[in-house]
Amino acid sequence: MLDVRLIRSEPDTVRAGLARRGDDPAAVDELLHLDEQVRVLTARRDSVRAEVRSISNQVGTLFREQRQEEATALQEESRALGAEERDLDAQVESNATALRERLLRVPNLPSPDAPDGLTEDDNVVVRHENFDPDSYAEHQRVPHWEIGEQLGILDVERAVKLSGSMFVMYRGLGAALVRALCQLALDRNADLYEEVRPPTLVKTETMVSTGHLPKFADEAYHAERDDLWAIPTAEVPLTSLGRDEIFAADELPRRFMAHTSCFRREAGSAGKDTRGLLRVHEFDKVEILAYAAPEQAPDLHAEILARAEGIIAELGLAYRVLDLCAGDLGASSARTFDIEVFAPGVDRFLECSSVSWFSDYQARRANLRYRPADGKGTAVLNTLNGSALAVPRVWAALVETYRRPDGKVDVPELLQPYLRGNTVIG
RNA sequence: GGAAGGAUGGCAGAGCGGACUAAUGCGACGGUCUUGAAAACCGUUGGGCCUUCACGGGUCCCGGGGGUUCGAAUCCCCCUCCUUCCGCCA
Repeated sequence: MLDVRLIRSEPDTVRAGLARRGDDPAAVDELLHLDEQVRVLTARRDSVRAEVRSISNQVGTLFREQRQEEATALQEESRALGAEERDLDAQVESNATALRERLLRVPNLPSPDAPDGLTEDDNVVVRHENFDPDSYAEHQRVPHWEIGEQLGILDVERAVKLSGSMFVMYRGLGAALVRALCQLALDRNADLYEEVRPPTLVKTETMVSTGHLPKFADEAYHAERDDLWAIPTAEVPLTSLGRDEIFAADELPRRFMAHTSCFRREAGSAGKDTRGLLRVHEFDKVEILAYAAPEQAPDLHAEILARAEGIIAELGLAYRVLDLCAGDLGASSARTFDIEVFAPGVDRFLECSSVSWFSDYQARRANLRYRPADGKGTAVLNTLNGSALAVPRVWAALVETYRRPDGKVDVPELLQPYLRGNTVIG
């Protein structure tokens, strides 16, 4: 959520930011109008309220002094004011609600450092690592769903029987590989990040805090009977973990990580990129996330990116890093680097981590605050996060990259200890 | 799921219609005293919004929402959560 005070004081900055995203800058005028209403009405209500209060105190005094008639007269006067106060208060409420609802649907402003552009074609490739398109042999040019079936480690057919399309089931060492990858990601980040095992069903307000609601309700699974939402990422519970809390400056940054299942309806993407593990409704992911003072944010953004990248690199996979253009940023993000792992079997780069800096956008929604070391009062902090490891696409890239001429799959050394010492799958 | 009791400032805990601008204690912070520390004493001690260059001022917040009243922490209704007991159960 944007700061209304920013909209008020620098409306042109906000308009320009929205325009860079391809959003309608006219939202600003609507917000300014509502904000004006709220403030004017609040001031009037407060002064009427002060009047009522003062009269009521006098009434009390008069009654105590047995001056019944004067007291009764004052009561009459106050009664009319009370009605006015209720009326004004109702107007304040309805305008404030309208303002908030409108504000919740306005995306974050892109960082000035985010590249210009409106579509994914405008994203900037920052670097490629380990990537040589000519280095892959024929035996590596087999899509993971075929490898998975051949080796009995991925059972899409039966997963569909249980849950429908875009659900998958890992078996044998394929299932162990899922666990191994998550365990590896947790262990690599345990030096700084506190491990959290959060609930995966959350309340509406928890989804609102990260920006997943109200705008993107179609993307999430909703258990209507209990009004709970299945989390699309551990970012959701980890961001709300500190909701309504105030952190001391020396407690920051706070770093968290969580391994959870993630659930995504992927509405509107039926039939697109749906083979194998390219796009699934439920998957495992280890997310790393930080609460930071604004001045700490750039370093943390770099840190999270380095960690997300490092694990892909050390697994010996090829990847590239993209700097997302303003128009392709997620609604809550101010700046995002995507890591895309190369999967030779499907011959494509697959997004496997989105490392984002949300400035104070989510923190304001979640009411995450801190006490600045030198300042007075409180300030809204910043949040950042990224996937330390999202299983399906990495799993896919891994079995395709490490497929041998005999069809078996080598296990990278880094993973062997996590895979009961197995060096080969198949 | 059923029954009963509860929810007040960082913590403990009073208040149960009119000086609540929330007592008191503890804690924390600052000061006096002291070679230093402790003790003692004095003072300070939350958050939101609006307004102000600033000092300051106004208003709201006693779990959340509604109601009664001139006036609600206090009375009424609904909800949430906690505790204890019962039932069920990995």
